[in-house]
Formats: sequence, C-alpha cells, structure tokens
Amino acid sequence: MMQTVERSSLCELVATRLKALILETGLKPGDRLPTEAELANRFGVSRLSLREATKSLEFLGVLAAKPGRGLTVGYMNLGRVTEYLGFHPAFEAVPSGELIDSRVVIETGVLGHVARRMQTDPTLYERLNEINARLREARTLPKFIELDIAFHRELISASGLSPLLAFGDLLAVFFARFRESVKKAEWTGGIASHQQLIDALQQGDVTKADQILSQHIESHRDRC
Amino acid sequence: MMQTVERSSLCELVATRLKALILETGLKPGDRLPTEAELANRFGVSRLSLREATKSLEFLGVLAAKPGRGLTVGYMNLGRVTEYLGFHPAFEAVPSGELIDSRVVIETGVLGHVARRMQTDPTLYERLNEINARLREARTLPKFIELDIAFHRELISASGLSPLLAFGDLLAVFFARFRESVKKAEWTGGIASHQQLIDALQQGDVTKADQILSQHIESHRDRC
DNA sequence: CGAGATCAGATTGTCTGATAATCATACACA
DNA sequence: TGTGTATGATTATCAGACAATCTGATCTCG
Repeated sequence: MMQTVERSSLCELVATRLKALILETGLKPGDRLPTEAELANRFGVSRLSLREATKSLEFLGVLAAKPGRGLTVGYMNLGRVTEYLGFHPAFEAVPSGELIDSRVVIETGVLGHVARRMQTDPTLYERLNEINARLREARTLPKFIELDIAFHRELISASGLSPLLAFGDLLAVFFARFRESVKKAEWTGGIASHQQLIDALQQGDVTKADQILSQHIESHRDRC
Repeated sequence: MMQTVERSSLCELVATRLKALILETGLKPGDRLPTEAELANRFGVSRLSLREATKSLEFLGVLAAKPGRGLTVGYMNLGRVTEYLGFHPAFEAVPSGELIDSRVVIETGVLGHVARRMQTDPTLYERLNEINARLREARTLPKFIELDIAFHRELISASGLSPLLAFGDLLAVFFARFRESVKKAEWTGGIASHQQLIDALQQGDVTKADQILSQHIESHRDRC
C-alpha cells in the first residue's frame, strides 16, 4: 500500500484537531478549552503528544496555558513569528532588490491614507516629527538605527492599516542588514528626507511624498 | 525579590538558545544540529523540555526532525504560519475596511513591476489569461473562489517580489469571508475586470490597470 | 572487482507514571 | 461583610523505557 501522503506526525494531527475544535465550538480569545488530560483522552493520544501540539500552538500565540488555570485561546501575537522568522538563514536567500522593492510598495502605498488621516488628526504629524527630532540628536549607530526603524514603523502605523503594519515589522527584520552599513555621513541626508516627507504629507502632496520616500528607500540599493 | 518580569517558560528559554545556536554557528538550511540528548544535556534541561522547544520551532519550519537522522535546520515554510494564523478568531477583530485597503495597497503596488516584467516574459500574460479563461467556465461558487484567489496570487507572483507574495497569501486567508458572499451575477463583472486588467498591463498602461484593480477590489466594500 | 542486499547503530517518536509549581475557588473566621 | 487560608484542579517538568525509522558500513554474490 502506497502511503505516499506525508505521514503527518501525531503532533500535527493533534494540532489540526485543536484548530478544528476552536473553529467548531466558536471559541474566542480568552475562552477556556478542556484540560490537557481530557483532550488527550478525547483525541486518543498520550498527554505528552497532546502537549507537543499545544506547546507549538502556544508558541504561535494560538493558545495560552497557565498552571492551575488551564488552556485558553490566545491573543495571537505576530511578534513571536517575526522574531523567529526574521533571523532565519533561509531568508538570506531573498535577493536584496526584492526586499527594497517590497518596502517601497508598502510604504509608498500607505502615503495616501496617512495624508488623509493627518487632516483630521494633528498628533500624527507631531509623533513623526518628534521621532525625527530625536533622530537628529542620535550619536551612535545603534541609536540611529533604532529611531530610523521607529520612524518608518510610525509612518505605516499612521495609515491605520494594521495588517500592513504587521508586514512592515516582518520586513524591517530582514532589512536590518542594510542599516548596519549606513555611513555616518548619510544620516543627515536621511533625516532631511524624513522631514521633507512628513511636511509634504501634511500639505497633502502625496505625489511629492511618494517621490521623496521612494528615493529615500532606494538609496539602500547601492549597498550590499 | 520582585521577579515581576514574566517568567519565561523553560520551553521559551530553550527556543531562544536554539536560535542563538543557529546564528552563532552559522548553520544553513539542511545542516545538522547536535542530537536531542546532547542539546538537552548542554542546556541543562530534560530531553522532554528540549523537545517541546524543538517541536515548536519545527512547527514554524525553523527546524526539521527525522527519526534516525536527527535535527536539521529547516527550509522555513510560511504556509504553516498562514494556515494557523489565518483561521484565528483574534483576526476577526480586524475591520473589513482595513483588509480591503491593505489588499489594494499590495496589489496595485506590484502593477508597475508586473507590467515591466511582461515586456520581457510573455508567459506572464499567458498564465494570467489562462486562469481567467478557466474562471469563465467555473460553474460552482467554490470553484470560482478558488480560481479568483489563484488569479490574484498569480498577479502578485508575476511581480517577482516573493515577500509580498507571502503577505498576499496571508491576506487572502482573511479575505475568504468576503468571497463567500459573492453573488453569481457579480462573477461576470469580476472576470471582465480581470481581462481589462491584464490587457492594460500588457500594453504597459499602469495607470489604467491601477484604476481597474482598485475598483475591482473596492467592490467588496459593500458586502461584509 | 563492483553492485546490491543485509545488518547494526544512532536518533527521533511515543508512551507511562510521578512530583513540583501555580492558580482559582470555597470556606472558615473575625 | 471582608479577609485570609486551605483545598482541589491544572499545567510544568522530570525520568526511564520501548518502538519506529533512517544512515552507513559490512557482507554476499555475480
């Protein structure tokens, strides 16, 4: 008998059933699941095998477990995923050009939304401006990198599109390798670009903002 | 002694050390790690605790384990992540409007790249055209949905930007709820939009393609 | 001498059972 | 009524064992 289908390990089968259980019973984040012992019994596996599955799901944030309290549906934190995906050597295979192009797509894509929201919410401009101000006072490379990441994150955040913010965070991890090689002389130019960008946005000139930002990100292309 | 800091579970500590191990020794996908027994011994934990960490990382695709062969660095498959993140009830909280806007940003953002690549690679147009042809012959809603997803995936894929393709897959999962409510009468219009889109792209008219695609995706906004 | 089959060792997969740590709840007491 | 304590429930971690499976070396036969 050809059992060509990849023999899913017990762990994966259990994970699939747990997923189905959550879906079928319509559990929401915070709701409690049956105990490990009962789930193991219900699925017909040992408690250990069940634990390997719950641990994996817990790692993703799908589930949360506390001693004395039991298993609950988790609140899904993408940070864990980005942390363990971003470092991975498999992603070094992604050509630098694709990373840059992808960032340009996402960051320029949100500019229209940002400009529109700036009209009604003045704190957006203030927050971006404040980060850029702190950027001017940065004296060390790590500090500069930290604030530069914060600026671009705030930019996407200002669009109010949370899915893109999650994507941006993931991209930022991969992008770290570029920023390491930034020369100190280039700081000033970068900060000036930021300022032109947010000023253009506040004036509602999306086309100009787009042009500035594209050029700003493209400047990484020479390196690496 | 205030130990207010969240006491990371052993599993998480081990996962962190495993990550560090891969980074420090510069292991690449396919390379072998020490055995579970040795790692457990090195980290000072039981083999079971170590296994919970490796299982979690295996789930993400960071590691791969085979009996008789040992642990190796994995090839990182994002499909697993999207499968278990996409279904999660926590994401139902994301407003529909944000999902639509995010999709517009990504899909219209790649149009320029697609049009450029179409100039040198005629198979891109052919592939999109073929999916749309099969779309015309679809008779059931599930088949229609499947092909519609395939079309939009192919569109992003044609840009050659693999990071955005991964994001698009993730978004597609969340988007499933919209497609369920598509009326049969709307199929025809959608297919026509697809055709106008790829024709505009082949002619290099990115502005026109942008306009068609935006309107096409925006049409979902009424539903929900 | 070479190629295929076979066997032994190594390694992960899974199980059983037990103890410690932690939390939620009910209860007794002031 | 409010508070502190005790109890039970539940997960966290451990130890040891056996089965399943793969890798690589050895052996046999042409």
